[in-house]
Amino acid sequence: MKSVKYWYLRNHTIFDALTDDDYEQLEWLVAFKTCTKHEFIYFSEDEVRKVYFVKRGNVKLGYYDDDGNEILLDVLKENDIFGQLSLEENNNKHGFAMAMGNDTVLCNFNVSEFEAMLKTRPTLAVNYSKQVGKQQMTVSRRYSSLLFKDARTRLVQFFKEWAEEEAKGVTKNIVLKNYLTQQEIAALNGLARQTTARILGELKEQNILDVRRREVLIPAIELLK
Amino acid sequence: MKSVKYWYLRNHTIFDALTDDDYEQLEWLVAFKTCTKHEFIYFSEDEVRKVYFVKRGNVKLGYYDDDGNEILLDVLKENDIFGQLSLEENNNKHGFAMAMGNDTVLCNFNVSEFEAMLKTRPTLAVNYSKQVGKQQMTVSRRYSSLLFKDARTRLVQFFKEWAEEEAKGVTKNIVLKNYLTQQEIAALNGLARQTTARILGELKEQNILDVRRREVLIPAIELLK
DNA sequence: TCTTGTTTGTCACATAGCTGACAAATGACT
DNA sequence: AGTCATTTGTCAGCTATGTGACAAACAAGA
Repeated sequence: MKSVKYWYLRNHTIFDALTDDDYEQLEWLVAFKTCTKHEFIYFSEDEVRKVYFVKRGNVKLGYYDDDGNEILLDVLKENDIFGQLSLEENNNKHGFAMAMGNDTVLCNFNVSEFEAMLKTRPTLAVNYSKQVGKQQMTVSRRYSSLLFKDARTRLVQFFKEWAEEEAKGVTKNIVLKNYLTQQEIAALNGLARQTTARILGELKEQNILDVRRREVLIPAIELLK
Repeated sequence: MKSVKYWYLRNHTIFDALTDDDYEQLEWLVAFKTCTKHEFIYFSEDEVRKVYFVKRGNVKLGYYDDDGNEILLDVLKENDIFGQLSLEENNNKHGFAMAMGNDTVLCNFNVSEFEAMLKTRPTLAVNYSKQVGKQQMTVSRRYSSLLFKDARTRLVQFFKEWAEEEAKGVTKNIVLKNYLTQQEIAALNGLARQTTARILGELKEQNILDVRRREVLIPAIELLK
């Protein structure tokens, strides 16, 4: 009878190709946590000395600027990694990570222990860098599109990528579960809330995209471009 | 008598802690290249199946948008890594990497060989993920500041970070070697060229920052904030 | 059902930064 | 020195987006 931990770990692509022995080792190092809605996973000056895996739910990363506004950097989903990814000092001064729903489950490792583990499991180390590299691509592509596109394009792109991830393969009548407020959508795309509202209204008029409180309806994905 | 390759590799933090035997192995896999100014290292649909290290000079990464504008994503310097960092398929469709000066020296590995190598050298794998993680931090911090700050702040920040990197420790009368045109500075900061010119003019008026063609003068770094 | 807080929709207004256009300054080549 | 291409400086609109303000719609709890 395998433990719950076992299955949580086993599910992550990073931990593919480990032997059962490896897993037993892993279980000694890993800590699990179920977070409540809006719970801070880390905050501000807390030094982040851990690597976190999102097992279930969503986590938002961001920071507070000098005027106290919440700036959202990213919303993570199942299997994403965050924390001290470089495994070294990082000066993420005013950053925070926050669980978005009640169902959020994380697991985490101490950086030093995680690093030690990687050093004895080359495949694991390679998988880890693959994952980090992949997330980097996503982030940098997302940001660059933000900088150079107008508001409408950004939003359309945003929902298109979301749809492509959540509803792989489906192209008609897509329904996404929505866990973001307009405020959050706006922040993620570097827009004012009001602008977002206006444009989402227009997109709804045009039957391209209907963003509701708890779901997002997309009649046909090819209209998003 | 060690080869040139040996020294180039040895210098990179990633290759710390390798034995001389390891180095001999490495040398079989690595390829070096000296690029001429404006030479494309890869371009567009070319599939990037390599991991590159910048050994000397600068490399710019970017892509061409639908209107044919050159969008700059990043300017890399010595010791930075680029290419297929995730070691897996990446759909960097219209992206390019270009050498900026004549002195640009790169080394590169085939992704598959590099991965195989990592799998037998755990420390190397860990160092590699550290480097990738570190670059990710830099990129995402840079972008996030772009999105939420005004033009002046972005530019000041840009030169401040540059100064802190090139002229570590120095705080007065800093002189940076400038290899960027206004056009490139603008693109890197998500601005129009004209806006950049206007603001750089103002900053010069105010004796805060003097950006010339081949050098950047900074009277006092604490003025940049 | 009523109450309260949060989220959304929609104004009117201000403005930072983009565009296009051109001339001046610089650098590279002959 | 003279020519040409590239880079920089500067102008006069224009427009997309941000701001502030408020009411309407919704959600959650008592």
